[in-house]
This record gives sequence, structure tokens and C-alpha cells, in this order.
Amino acid sequence: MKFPRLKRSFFIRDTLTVAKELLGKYLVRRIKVGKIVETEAYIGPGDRASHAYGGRLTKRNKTEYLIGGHIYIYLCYGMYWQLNITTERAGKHECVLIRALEPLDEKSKSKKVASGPGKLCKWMKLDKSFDGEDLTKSKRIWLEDRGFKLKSSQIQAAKRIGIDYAGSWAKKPWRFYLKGNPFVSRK
DNA sequence: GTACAGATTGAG
DNA sequence: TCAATCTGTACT
Repeated sequence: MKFPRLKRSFFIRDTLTVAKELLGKYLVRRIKVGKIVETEAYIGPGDRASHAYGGRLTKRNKTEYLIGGHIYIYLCYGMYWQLNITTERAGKHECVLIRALEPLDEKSKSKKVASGPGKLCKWMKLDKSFDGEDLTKSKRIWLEDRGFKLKSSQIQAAKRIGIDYAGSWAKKPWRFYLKGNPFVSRK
């Protein structure tokens, strides 16, 4: 492997820090690679927008409770998968939603195949079989640091998307993306 | 067991 | 603006 994989120590830090520093990192799915350009932080159990709000633990979200560096993936609206990466320590049920990737090859770029959480998973062929996958050990998928230098001035914070039901939590600026990047999701 | 809403998307 | 389509939650 040419580039260093992100280690456990990267993921077990504060969720907002991880959400920001994931920007510019590369998600590698065997031959497919994309640079992360948009993320959102979900911080249970206080966060009403989180599936772990109030300490809820269901068959669907149990992987969200794993130690940082694991995949929590779930089906939304019955058709679209949402890729999350757990953070912090086991039992902390906090995670980062990966919302958009910038593909490496020009053909995929022109189609914006990963500009949205549902599209991203469809492109990378991610589904339930990846639930609970360990990104620090898996041979199918992992995260790499390819030397992209992230400057704080490039990080744009904004309200999270699609969670208006969460009241004041919906206003938290916990969505982060690379300023001016054309591959962030619409809206 | 039934009803309903959701961390979305692409077509109209 | 709307429907597609499945899982968890709150009812009966």
C-alpha cells in the first residue's frame, strides 16, 4: 500500500474534530477511490437527529456503538444506503456521516457519481454487508491519507441536511465541506 | 397487527 | 413537487 491508512487513533477523538479532518482524506474501495469533500457529525445520545438519541439501541443502529473506525451503514427511505464512520470509544455511539466524494477519474467526475450520501454508496457498491466493517483492518475498504493539506480556511461549516424534525439540533453547524468544491451534495 | 415517518434522489 | 420502498416505533 502506497499511502498510509488512517489508524484507530484518528477515529477515537472528538466527533467534530474527526468530521472536519476527514475532509480531504480518501475513501478507498478496492479499485474505486474518492476524496471526502463533505461530512456531518452525529453526536448521541443528546443529539435529537442521531439514531442513538436518548440512548436508543436497535438492531439497525447497534454498530454505531462500536469503537471509532468502524462502519455504520443503514437503509434510508427504503432505497438509499447512508455511510457512517464511528468515532470515540465503544459505547459512545457517535459517528460521522460521509455525504460526498470527489472521484479521481474524469469520467466519474463529470457524472458527479458520489455527490450525495445515497449516490456515494451506490457508486461504491456499499450495502448491509459492510455494516460493522473495521476500516483499520478491512481488505475491502479503508481510508488513506494521501498528503492533502487541509487548511482551516477551506473548511465550511453549515447546518445539517434533512433533519428539520430535530428542532434546535437541526441548526447545529455540524456539516462540514470543502469550500468551493463542486462535488458537495445539492441544496 | 396496522399506521406512519425518515440523515434521499431523480424525474416531472 | 412527488413517489419509490423498507425499517423502527408507536399505537390498537
